[in-house]
Amino acid sequence: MPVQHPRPRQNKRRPRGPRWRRLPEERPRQILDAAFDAFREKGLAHARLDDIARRAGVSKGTIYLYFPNKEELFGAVIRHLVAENIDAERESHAGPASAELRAYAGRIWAFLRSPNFEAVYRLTIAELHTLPALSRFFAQEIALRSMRGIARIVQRGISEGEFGAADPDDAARMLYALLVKHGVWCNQEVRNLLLPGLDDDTVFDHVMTFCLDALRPAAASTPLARHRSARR
Amino acid sequence: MPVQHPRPRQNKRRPRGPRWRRLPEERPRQILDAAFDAFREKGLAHARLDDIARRAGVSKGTIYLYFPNKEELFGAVIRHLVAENIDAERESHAGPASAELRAYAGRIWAFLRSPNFEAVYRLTIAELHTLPALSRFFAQEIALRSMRGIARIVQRGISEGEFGAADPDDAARMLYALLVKHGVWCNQEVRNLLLPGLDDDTVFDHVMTFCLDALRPAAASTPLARHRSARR
DNA sequence: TATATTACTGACTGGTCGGTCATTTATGAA
DNA sequence: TTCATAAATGACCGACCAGTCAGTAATATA
Repeated sequence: MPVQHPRPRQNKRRPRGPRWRRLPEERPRQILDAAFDAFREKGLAHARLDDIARRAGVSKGTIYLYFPNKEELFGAVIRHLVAENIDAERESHAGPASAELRAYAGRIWAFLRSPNFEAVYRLTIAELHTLPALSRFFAQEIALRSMRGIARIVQRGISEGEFGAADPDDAARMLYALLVKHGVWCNQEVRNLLLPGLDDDTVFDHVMTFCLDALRPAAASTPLARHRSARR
Repeated sequence: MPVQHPRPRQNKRRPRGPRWRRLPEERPRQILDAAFDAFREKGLAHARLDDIARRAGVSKGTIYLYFPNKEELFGAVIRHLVAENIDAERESHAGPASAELRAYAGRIWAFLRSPNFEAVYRLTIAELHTLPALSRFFAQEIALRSMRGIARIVQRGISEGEFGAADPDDAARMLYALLVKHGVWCNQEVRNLLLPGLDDDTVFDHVMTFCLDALRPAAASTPLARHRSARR
């Protein structure tokens, strides 16, 4: 909880405690949180450092004790948010690959639909040109990581005959692309134009159904085919 | 070709012709082109009107004769670019639906891969928050238009039995999502990370194959079984 | 040619805001 | 209690730049 500056008081007495506290351990976090709020609302260019300082309950100078400049602060905000959203890879080999795939994709979907993702995505895209390092970080830590996870499951499905022949990396890219794009659409103001009357779960369901249809084994060659899971 | 301002000359003689021409018909176009270049390179916030004026071969004041302010100029740039890329809907009902679908998607792909699209997309996303009207325009004129075209073809494929039962609007969304996301990836600096060693045509081919696989009719054993769709 | 009209110019202004730093305050150790 | 030092403040600076407008140049018209 940031220390509030005392408001100018009617009577002249100073308020009880100190005017501010030394909290070197907590400042970075406070500033990052405040900065994210400001960037989310205004974007990098229009967010004001004075505003960020006010939201964080510190003075502008304090920001510069912890971050060298606005751009670095922005980068730190993004990295911080991404890092805290990367959860450990949970493995769960049991059951049909389609079920594992659905569960895995579901976790990606939850991430894509989490409140912060929309802003992180928008802010990052907007600054890709200015901050190429961020782009690389994003691609590595989010996209590639997710796609590798998907590909592993698809690979299992193929070798166990549940899925038809396909390139697992291709398939992973497809599923991931569908998830991200639909996630973004869900967040847009024009959502109702693009996804009329569909709620999050339904959208996810459609994506999964489409992908599992694409991964179905070819009809003739595999008689015990179409193992496709029951949909929840 | 914009009229160049005469450089300061060593000898005092005035250059031959007039210092500038009145070209009220051509100014808007010149300014839009110059502005797009500037915005593409620097983004809305960092592009300088003095720079745009210089590139257009006019003075800053002239810009304000044709556009009320920077933001409106930005909007006009985007609308101008989108408008000139919307080509007339060409119909071509001949042949199998899969071929027509491939051709139609190919035109969308060509648009997505055209040199200007990357910049338009990035700039628009970045300003969605600030300029919601632009977002709506974009969704209507690009996304929805394309999806309707796809859905029409998918519908034909379904009724002719070439595709299995599916919701044409869903399928259109899927194909369109895959095209856009892959188009964006192709444009990114990290392309080689995400699409290692794949050229544009190959990427397109993978997308089409995946979608056509998903649209395959169900195996003969269960003729009408898979009739999901019709949710809403 | 003279005059009116329109297109255009570019120096200027006023407000904005990232970044600085001399000063003040908190805090822990002596 | 005193002192040393780290932490924090906030007034200030100056670069920046969108937008203005008085003036000038080109062209149309008489």
